[in-house]
Amino acid sequence: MRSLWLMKSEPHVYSFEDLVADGQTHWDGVRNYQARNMMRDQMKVGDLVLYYHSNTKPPHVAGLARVVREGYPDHTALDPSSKYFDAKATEENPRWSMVDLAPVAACPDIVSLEVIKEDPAFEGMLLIRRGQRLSIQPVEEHHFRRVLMLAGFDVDEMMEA
DNA sequence: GCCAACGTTGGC
DNA sequence: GCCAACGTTGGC
Repeated sequence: MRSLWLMKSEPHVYSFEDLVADGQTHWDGVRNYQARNMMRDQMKVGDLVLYYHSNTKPPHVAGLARVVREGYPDHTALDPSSKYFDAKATEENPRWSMVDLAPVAACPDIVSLEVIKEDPAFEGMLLIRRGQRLSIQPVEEHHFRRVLMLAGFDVDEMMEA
């Protein structure tokens, strides 16, 4: 059973366009246990991901991506020269995990946070829950499909991707 | 730049 | 185990 996700990235750090240019990336630098646990334990190859641009105007879903490698150690935690270095991480217990992502398609139309907030169909979505800051979130299928629809995708075609 | 909401750290 | 202090997220 495939799961559906939303992952946040600040576009000035790493945008969906960057992902398209790179073809694939490892989602390093996550230093939150809840988010780590989802990558380590739940995300599977083939899971679809809404790629969300945070800290930009307006905040928005920019594209659709796919998990292409399941959870494995985030090596940046062991690298003293990395800004994600964690002194408590070791080879035996790397502490942090990451997955690999590849782009599926850029949204024909971006879907802004404002639109999501104003649409009653998104009631209950984690993204718009007060105080919710997780950079990786599970997304219910009806919410996921509606984002794809608002983005101008052929929903069924994308869900097959 | 502000600040609310959280998560983490570390002294006790 | 408590909780104050501090750091981060991320919309506004």
